[in-house]
Amino acid sequence: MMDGGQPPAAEQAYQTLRDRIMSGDLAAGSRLVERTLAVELNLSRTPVREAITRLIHEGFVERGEGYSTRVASFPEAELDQIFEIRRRLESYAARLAADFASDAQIDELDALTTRMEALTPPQTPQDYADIADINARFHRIIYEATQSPRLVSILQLSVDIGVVSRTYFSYSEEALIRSARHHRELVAALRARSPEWAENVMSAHIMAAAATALSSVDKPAKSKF
Amino acid sequence: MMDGGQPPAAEQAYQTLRDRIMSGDLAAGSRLVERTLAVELNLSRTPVREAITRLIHEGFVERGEGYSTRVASFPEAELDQIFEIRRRLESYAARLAADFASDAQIDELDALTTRMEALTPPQTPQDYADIADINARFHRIIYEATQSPRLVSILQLSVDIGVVSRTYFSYSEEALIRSARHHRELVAALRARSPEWAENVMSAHIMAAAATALSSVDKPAKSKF
DNA sequence: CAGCCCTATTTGGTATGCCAAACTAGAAAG
DNA sequence: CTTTCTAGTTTGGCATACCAAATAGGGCTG
Repeated sequence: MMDGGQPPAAEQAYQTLRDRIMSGDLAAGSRLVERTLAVELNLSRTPVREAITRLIHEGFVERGEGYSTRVASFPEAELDQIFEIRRRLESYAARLAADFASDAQIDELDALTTRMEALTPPQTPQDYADIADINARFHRIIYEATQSPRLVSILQLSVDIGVVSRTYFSYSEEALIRSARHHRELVAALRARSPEWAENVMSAHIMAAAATALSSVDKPAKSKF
Repeated sequence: MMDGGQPPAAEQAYQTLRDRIMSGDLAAGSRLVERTLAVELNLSRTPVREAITRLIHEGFVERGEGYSTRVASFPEAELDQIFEIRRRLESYAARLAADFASDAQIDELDALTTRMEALTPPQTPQDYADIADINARFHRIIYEATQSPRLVSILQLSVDIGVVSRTYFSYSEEALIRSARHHRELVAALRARSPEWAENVMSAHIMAAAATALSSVDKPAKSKF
């Protein structure tokens, strides 16, 4: 067929659907029809079905009573619970990283933080995108440093679910500066090999993010100070 | 065709495989072959494949480099990490339960605890089984009381993974008595609607369980039963 | 015109067949 | 005897076909 790529079809379907949900392209409550999506993605039903099943188990999609499959909704009430889960897990990840991170990994975190600081406060939309990318990579390195695939997979899930709800977030300059400082302090804590320090900084880091995200949900007005 | 049951085949396959893994029937490293399991379970490959995929995402099964699918191993090093994850999540569940549990749910927890106390210390193997059952139900009610399906699914996963490793556990009488007292105290904390209290009791409860499980791994004395 | 039943279609679940990748074993050459 | 190339078998990925449940819509009946 016209499938000229190496990436597995099922994985591709999963990523595509997940991205569409997280980007808001597929709004909460939208119906997912296997056959329709199959032709749309130029695949057969099998990989589409596999992707949908996975999304269901991950909580992104729900199967209703009868024959209905819809994008799950993420009530705001759940949102702070998601953040609390993330805080508890990610602070543990930071603790483990303090013990197990390699010097090379810490150096990389250091470099990423330096780049983030250079972009703060951001001047262009591209700066915002770059900061988001750096932030994601920063946290990913922490995950890897834990040496615990199990924790990583669980954590990844919580983080992604949290992202869905705050698609249209907007961090204030103050929040971004604080975020960068948290990253900087975290690097210091890891270098000092201090699990307690690292854990508490990360805990504060997530709490700050939660406060920002929740407030921007309450009042979607993007006026900053 | 010869499938005479209402339960979905895929779910049945999943439960069967999961039970076999958790019971040790399928030891870590065992190969899982779709076709073989299909005929063995009297199903087609499709539901078997769906079950295996799910187990992979849950971490019970791993796909190797080439064409190999094996039961995942659970290194002891990971075990205390699993317990720590569980502690952090389940203590949060207890906190939420203190806020959201209904009086009926608390009454049910109370009744279960009373029954557990009556069985402690256990006299027969059946007593051990009953205690395990009561314990599982107790924790499940806590989960439900959180009103957070998201937390429940994540938590359930962590708990189940932890169970795999210590199939042949053996709790000492002392540990069981302490466990029952934790449950009793937890009921009190919930009745008092004290999130902090509930959280800390649960945290201690899991830590105690971790200590017991880890020590029984170190020295696999199976003097029980 | 309103309500109910019946059918046509939608939709998810399952079975089966084909294909490509990769592991295995055996034969031939050194 | 060892090594290597190759043919055959195993295995997972994908596509397609069939089935049963359920829904929706239209026509019949009152």
